[in-house]
Amino acid sequence: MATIYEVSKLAGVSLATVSRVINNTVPVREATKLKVEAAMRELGYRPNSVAQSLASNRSNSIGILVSELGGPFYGELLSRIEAEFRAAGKHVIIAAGHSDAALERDSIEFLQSRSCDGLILHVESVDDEYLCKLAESGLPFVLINRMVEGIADRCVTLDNERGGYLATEHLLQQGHRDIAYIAGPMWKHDSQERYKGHQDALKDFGVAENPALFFEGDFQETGGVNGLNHLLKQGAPFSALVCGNDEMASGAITVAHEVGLEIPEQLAVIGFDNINFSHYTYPKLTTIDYPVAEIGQMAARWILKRVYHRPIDELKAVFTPELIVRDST
Amino acid sequence: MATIYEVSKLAGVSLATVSRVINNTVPVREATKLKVEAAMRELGYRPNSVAQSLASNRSNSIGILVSELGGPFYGELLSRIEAEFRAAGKHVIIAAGHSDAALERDSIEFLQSRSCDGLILHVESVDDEYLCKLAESGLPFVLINRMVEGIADRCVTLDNERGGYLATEHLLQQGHRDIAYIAGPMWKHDSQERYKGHQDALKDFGVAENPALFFEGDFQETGGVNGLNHLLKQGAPFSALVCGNDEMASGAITVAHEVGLEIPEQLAVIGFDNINFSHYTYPKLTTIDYPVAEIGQMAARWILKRVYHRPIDELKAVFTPELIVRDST
DNA sequence: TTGAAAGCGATACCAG
DNA sequence: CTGGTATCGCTTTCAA
Repeated sequence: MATIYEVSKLAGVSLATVSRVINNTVPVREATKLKVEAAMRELGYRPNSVAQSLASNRSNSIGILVSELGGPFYGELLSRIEAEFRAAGKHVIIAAGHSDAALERDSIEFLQSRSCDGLILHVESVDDEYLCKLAESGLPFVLINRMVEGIADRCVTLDNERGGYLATEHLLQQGHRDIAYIAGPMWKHDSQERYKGHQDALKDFGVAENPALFFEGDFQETGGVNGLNHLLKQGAPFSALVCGNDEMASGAITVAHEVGLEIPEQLAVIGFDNINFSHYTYPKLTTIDYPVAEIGQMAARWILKRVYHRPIDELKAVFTPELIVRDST
Repeated sequence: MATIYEVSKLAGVSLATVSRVINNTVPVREATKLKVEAAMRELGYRPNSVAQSLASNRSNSIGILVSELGGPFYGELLSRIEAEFRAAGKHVIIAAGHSDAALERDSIEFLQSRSCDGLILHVESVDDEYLCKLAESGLPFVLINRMVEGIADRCVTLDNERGGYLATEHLLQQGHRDIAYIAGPMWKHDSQERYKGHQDALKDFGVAENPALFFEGDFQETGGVNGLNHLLKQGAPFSALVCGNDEMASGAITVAHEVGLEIPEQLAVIGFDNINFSHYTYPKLTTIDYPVAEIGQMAARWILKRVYHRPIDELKAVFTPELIVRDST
């Protein structure tokens, strides 16, 4: 592969000048520019990005850490982030943290060792303190779906509490009073927040919470399966079910079919996230929309602005969820 | 950040020696090694991967090009590939080709410009010739889900034809004779192959194909929706439906519910791929398993072996699909 | 607007 | 086993 040196020789200019037209940073006389471009074309020259990185101390790569690469949620997130950076000539390095603190820390180090210019983090297990220290270390990063005090300006989140409220409010407005709840793992921030919203809604409607109608699941389909089975066994009657996310709602729906519960006539079910597949269920799932693509885009823009100083004005930090009514409620 | 130079000074050895203990390539006396390691620890030294890449002409990065980052299929693929490389200390750069020839070519160039050591490609639109030329250019890459003559040793594929056969055979064995087919876009290789398998199965059972029972969809849910609607309108009776993939099967099932067709009593439905969500449907979808994770792993190993000369023996090229019987047939 | 030259932080070959 | 040193390909002052 041709180097910048050969281009400069062929064009009869200095290395520096070639570099200038490549990066088109400092004005170069039109004639010179054309000569250089002709030389580049003739040699089929393509800049060596590694050398560029070494010299400029910029890798043009952004590390993305998510819990899982599979799953409907992260796919959409990555998709949007990649598109955004690709358009800006940057590239994306991915890693999975699997909701494990050690792995998450590991991945962050890994990404750093790859000299990423910035990081987009979706971490659930490392604690706030670690993240604050990381911020102090000077590493540029944005946090997705998590609000950490002290570094709030790096957080792009969804108002999960509001979402939880909306879900339960919807059921209450439909007249339901005995509402069961299958939560995600309660050590996860978003699980807690969503549940908090649920409780607030109950309170606002003057409905007392029944502990027998609560189950802590795992955000997976099995959580919904086990959850509904458990709740039914308790014997406490309920006409509606709120699930911490769509996967669990899907599991619950499966159980409902098995035990012959009509949805929504005998049991109304609502999910959370509005994943791509929430309309695969039968009946189609009513849920709370998580604008994951927009959040990904916003995170990407944060990096573009803060790290690469691109002129980007509005940087929205907190997104508001929306109720999507389908057939399951 | 400390450099190798500072480490060498502190340890009282040469640059070269430090490099040796980092890469632990050539034997170094134990005592020296300890000194160097102590120095590295004291300085909190971490090698600069960009400098390493420039000097060694190896970036330790692998480019992955898939059609979409979203969707259940690619998520699993990426997940396994990332895990495999991560364990080997390599990292993964991702790009999306969106089934568009220009974009696919673009992405490949982009990945090359990022000096990836190797590429894993899931491309649908660029032609065979382009890929053969690319292979000649010396770029190491593996092809996923596509068999190209001339570079067969770089292909990791599923026997789609066999899968198509299995699906239809299953229905035939259950006594169905009027079997409708909703295909993926017929310009895609896998669509053709799956359909070919379907035809072969019909032939083997002495069943004539009815053109009125064929519909070309788009591999999306809407393809299934439009497909079944179209087929029903044709008026030709059929008791079973083969779909080119699970997404379309899901769409078809939705329509079946809407028009009051009992599944599987009045209409048996079978999909293809066994995506994560194929059991979200009601009834749970019978389908053909696409071992996407294994295929991803195999592709990663191909790279590990061919590019990084890791000792890996078995390199399986063609995977065999399996029938997964659930409730929809 | 252009050129010269000093790095950037490693690797790897050649001696010793 | 260890050291010296050329190199990798480009960016970036500093001068002119």
